[in-house]
Amino acid sequence: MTLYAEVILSLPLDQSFSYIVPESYQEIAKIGSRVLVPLGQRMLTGFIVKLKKRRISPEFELKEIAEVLDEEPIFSPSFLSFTRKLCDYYYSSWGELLQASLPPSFILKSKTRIALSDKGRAALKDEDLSREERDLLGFIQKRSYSVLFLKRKFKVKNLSHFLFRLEKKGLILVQKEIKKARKKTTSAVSMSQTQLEIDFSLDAQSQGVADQIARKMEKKVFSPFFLYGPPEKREAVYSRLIKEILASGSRVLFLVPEIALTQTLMERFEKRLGEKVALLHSQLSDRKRELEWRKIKEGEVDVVVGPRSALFSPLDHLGLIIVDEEDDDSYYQLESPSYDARKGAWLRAKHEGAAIVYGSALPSVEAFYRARKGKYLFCLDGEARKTKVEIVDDRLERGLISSKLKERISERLKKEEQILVFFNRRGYASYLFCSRCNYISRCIHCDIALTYHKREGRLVCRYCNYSLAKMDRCPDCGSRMIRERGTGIEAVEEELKTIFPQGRIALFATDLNKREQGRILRNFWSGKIDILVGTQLLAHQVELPPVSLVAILFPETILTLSDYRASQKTFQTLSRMMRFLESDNKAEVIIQTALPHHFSICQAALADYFSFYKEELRLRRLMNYPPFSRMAEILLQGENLRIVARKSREFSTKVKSFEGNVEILGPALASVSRVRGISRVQVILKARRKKELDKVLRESLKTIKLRKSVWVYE
DNA sequence: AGCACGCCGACT
DNA sequence: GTCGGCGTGCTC
Repeated sequence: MTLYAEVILSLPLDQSFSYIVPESYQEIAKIGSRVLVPLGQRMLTGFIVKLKKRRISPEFELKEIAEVLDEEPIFSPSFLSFTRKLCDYYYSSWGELLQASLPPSFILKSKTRIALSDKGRAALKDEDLSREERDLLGFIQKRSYSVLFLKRKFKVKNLSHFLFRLEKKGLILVQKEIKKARKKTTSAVSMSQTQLEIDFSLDAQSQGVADQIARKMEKKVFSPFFLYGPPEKREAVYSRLIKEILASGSRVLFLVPEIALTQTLMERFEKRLGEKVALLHSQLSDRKRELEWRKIKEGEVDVVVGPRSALFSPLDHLGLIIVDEEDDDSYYQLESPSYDARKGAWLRAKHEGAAIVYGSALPSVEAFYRARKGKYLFCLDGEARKTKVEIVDDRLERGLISSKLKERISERLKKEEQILVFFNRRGYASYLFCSRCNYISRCIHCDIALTYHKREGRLVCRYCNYSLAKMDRCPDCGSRMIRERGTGIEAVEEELKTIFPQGRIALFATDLNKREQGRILRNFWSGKIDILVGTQLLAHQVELPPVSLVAILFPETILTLSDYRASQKTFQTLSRMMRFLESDNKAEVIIQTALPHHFSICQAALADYFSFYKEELRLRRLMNYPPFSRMAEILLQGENLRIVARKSREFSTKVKSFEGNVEILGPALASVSRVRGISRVQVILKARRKKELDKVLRESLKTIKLRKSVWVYE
């Protein structure tokens, strides 16, 4: 009897392909196994998601599976259904996500190699060939090359056509070869003893919360929890829960934000949890990643710690998923296949009957709202800390550094105390312009003005890194009246150096490479720097020595973003910056802003999350933003703006043709309308429920043949 | 996504 | 007349 397999491939398509399972593979072809299948001219790695005795699509001749690559399925049924759901939710391609969840070496593809034929060798000697032909044939004399390589080497347009003709003439050989599958090794399992010596003293409240969660966890059914409280308290509860879960024979997935995965954190985990922990991070080599993947798959690991991608660890018997610092935006993967790991963790926990615990001291408004409504919010009170914060109204000041701030800085310098200064715009000036003809230097690839970086003496595009040497004369009218506009962090540094020539001042920004960044941080730790000036990047660093003065300049730059979460981001960023303050009661924060009365700034200054939450929620409700609605942001991209514009109008017409309560904003040019030569048009959809959004969006997306990305906010 | 097919302008 | 550009559509 013939067996048919439904195979998912890593293509940006929302469909599976059917193949015949050859007799010889019928025993080992299983749901969740990798297979090698022919598709068109190519050979691709796919994943079996269904096996059938009856064929379903009789219109055409089916091909056979070329090879089954796994002896045992690589994906469990629950993993398949969880990822399927996740992709549905975020309009991502399932195949791409499945592929992305595996170490790169697990994906085999046919590679077409081009070699010289005997006839070609002869032709090279005497026959007259075109210059292109001679170049190419000469090049492949010694060895064969892949098409991709040749494409890069020879700038011949439409190389495949060119090669096709050469093949027809018999001058070249087109060889299809597949990178051989790795030997299916079942690594020797070296079980190490669990070295769990976690013993955190829990206070009565944390103890109570931990007990409640633990009791629910015992039932081994899906249950959500949100821990609202300071990091130390959360950590103590986590440890207690991890201990319980491991004792019951289940496993733990611990998600952390991308940036928080520093050496210190890893060391702490390693020390505490012993060798049965897999620590994943984005800088792992392919080889190392494969090793860790296998270790987890073999069941050698009880706890997996990692950033959003760790969500896809092949962990069995999952009893608990922790998502710490829930508010961090790095959980949302914006590049395709896009998904939000926070939602993903929820779905995975649901599919595995596991508990999920979110934790944060500054929860996202959406999550906090849901946790309260769903009655799974647990509060761990922090010590009430009275921080001295002063908001300086910048509109009454002249110059970058207010007189009050100057005063405070010089006091601290006298006492030889350290100071952190945050400012959120890179470079020296936002742009340069000619005051005679108003010419502005813009990027040739992107629709944006170039930022002036004084150190390098260059104008740089922050989207594509295109750069120009700074000019002395206006390229347009030739005048020397080039002026700067818009303050950048280098200007802040410069001004500080002028005011405090005796201070040791350093700049911390993305322009510096990792080594320089490391050096500056070390110098700050060792006290060789008095004033450290940094952007958000610095605020995201997990550890800095506590200082007695934190100065935050113009946090309102975030508020001007056209994003419904701008207030939340401002509040979070300010709170993060403030946490570097010493607990000493002489320590203080100065916020210098032109919006001194904005609630996100005021509430951050008061460290009053709840008041911020209430106000933000009120505004979200008024404006019908999440969590009161579901939003989808669709970005349409293409080389030709005319086409993108036309298609986006078609798209919006299609959306409007549906009956229902879907609100549409746009199409409109994206805030940066061109990046790397690609034009971008944006459409935003809002609906009360995700289902309403889905109905409209799924159908409308199908009709648009254009590069598109969809982001979902709920 | 890749890759083939097919229809138009500019050149041996 | 061919070549080679690119737009369109399909891949089990």
